[in-house]
Amino acid sequence: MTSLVLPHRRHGFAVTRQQIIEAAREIMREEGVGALSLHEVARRVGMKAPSLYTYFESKHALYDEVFRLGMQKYRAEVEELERNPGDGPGSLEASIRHYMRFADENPELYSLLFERPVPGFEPSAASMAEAEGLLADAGARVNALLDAGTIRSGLPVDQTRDIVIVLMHGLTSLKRANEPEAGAGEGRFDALVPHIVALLRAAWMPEDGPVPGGHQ
Amino acid sequence: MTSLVLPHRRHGFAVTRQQIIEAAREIMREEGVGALSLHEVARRVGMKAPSLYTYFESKHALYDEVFRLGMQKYRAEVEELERNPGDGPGSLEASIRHYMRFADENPELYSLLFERPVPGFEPSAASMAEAEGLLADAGARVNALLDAGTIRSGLPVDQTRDIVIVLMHGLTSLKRANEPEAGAGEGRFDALVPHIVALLRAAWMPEDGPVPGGHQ
DNA sequence: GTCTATAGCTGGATAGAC
DNA sequence: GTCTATCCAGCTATAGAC
Repeated sequence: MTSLVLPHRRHGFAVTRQQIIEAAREIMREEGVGALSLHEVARRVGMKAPSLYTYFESKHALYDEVFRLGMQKYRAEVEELERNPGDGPGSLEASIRHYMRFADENPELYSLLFERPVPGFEPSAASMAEAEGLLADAGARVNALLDAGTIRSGLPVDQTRDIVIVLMHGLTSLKRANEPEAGAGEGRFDALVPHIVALLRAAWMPEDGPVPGGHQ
Repeated sequence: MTSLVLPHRRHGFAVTRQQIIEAAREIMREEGVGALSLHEVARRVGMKAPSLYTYFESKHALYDEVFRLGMQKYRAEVEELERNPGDGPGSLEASIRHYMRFADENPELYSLLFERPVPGFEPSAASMAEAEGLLADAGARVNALLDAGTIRSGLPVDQTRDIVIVLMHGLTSLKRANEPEAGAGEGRFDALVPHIVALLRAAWMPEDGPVPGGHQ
C-alpha cells in the first residue's frame, strides 16, 4: 500500500500540482481552452513559468491532466446520479439535464472533453481509457433504459446509445454557441428536453403510443 | 446600377481581398480557427502584414467577413438543394447529409459559423442578419415537412425546427470530434442518419406507425 | 523547488516614407 | 497600396545558479 505516486514530499508537491490545475482551468474558462498560457498559470500561482516544469513536462501534459481529471469528474457525477434508482423517463431526463448542467458549470471541461478545440492535442492513452470507460458507461445506461421499456428504438444498443448522445450533445453545443448567457435549465434548448424524452419514448412504438406519465 | 461597392479600382482591390480571405480560410482549416494570424496570411499572399490593413480594419474584421461569406455560402447551397422538389423523407435525409457534408468540406467555416470557437469575436450586425436568415430558412423548411406529413411532432414549428437542428448539429459535432478522419458519408454517425429520419417520421404518431417507404 | 537569464520565436497594430 | 521600422507584447522551453 506504499504510495508509488504523489506526494513525493510531506505534502507540498501534490498541493501545488492541484493549484496549477485549478489555475489552468480558470484561464481556460475565462479566455477559452486554446488560450491556456503557462506564463499566466505561473502568475496566478505566484511562480515563474519555468518552475511549472517541475510539475508538468509540457503544456500538453497539463492539458492532458485536465482532460483526464475532467473525464473522471464527469464519470463520478454520473455514478452519483445513478445512485438514485430509476429506469423511467424521469431518470433519462435527469441524465440529459445533468450533461447540460455539467457544461454550464464546467464549460472549460466540457469544451476540452467533448469538443476537442486544441489542434495538435491528442489525449494520452490513460486519458483515452477514461473516455472509453465513459462510452461504456453510457452504453450500459441506455441498455437499462431499453430493458425497462423507457425508450424503444428497434436498433442495436450501440446505435441507440449514439442517438441519445447525439441529442444530449446537440442540445448542449447549440445552447453554448447561441445562448451562452442562459443559465442551467434556461433557454430554448433546455425547454426541448421533455419533448426529446417523449420522442425517444414514442419512437418505433406503433402499438400503444407515448405514455407521458408512465414509469415502467 | 452603379456599383457602390468593390472594386474601387479596375480590378485589383477586390481580387486581393478575395485572396486574403482564401488564405485566411486555409490557415483556419490547417491550424484551427483560433490560430488565424495576420503575419501568416500576409506570408501566403506575398505581402507584409501591415499591408493587410488596407483591406481589413483588424483581424476581427477579417473573421467577420469570413463568417458572413460562410453564412451566405451555406444558405446558397441550401437554396440550390431545394431547387429539387420534395417534402418527403428523402429530402429531409438529404438536408441532414448536406449539413454534414458542408462541415466535411468546409471545416473552418463550420467551426466558425456554428461553434463560435474564437473568444471575444462577436459577428457584426450584417453577419448576424445572415445567421438569422438561415434560421428563418430552416423554419420554413421544417414547416413544409410538417405540412407534408413527413415529420410529426405535436409541437410548434419553432421547437420542431430546433429539434431537427439539434439532431443535425449533434451528429456533425460528434463526428468531427470523434471521427475527424472519416470522410463524407462514412462512420458511426453518418450511419445513424436514416434512423434519425425514421425517428422524426414516427414521433407522436400513435395511429399508424412509421411508413419507411412512403412519400406523402 | 525555484529562480534568473536567455534563446528564439510568435503575434497585432501604428507611423511614416515612397 | 505597399513597404520598412518599430513598438510592445506574448509565448514555450532550456541551462544553470542557488
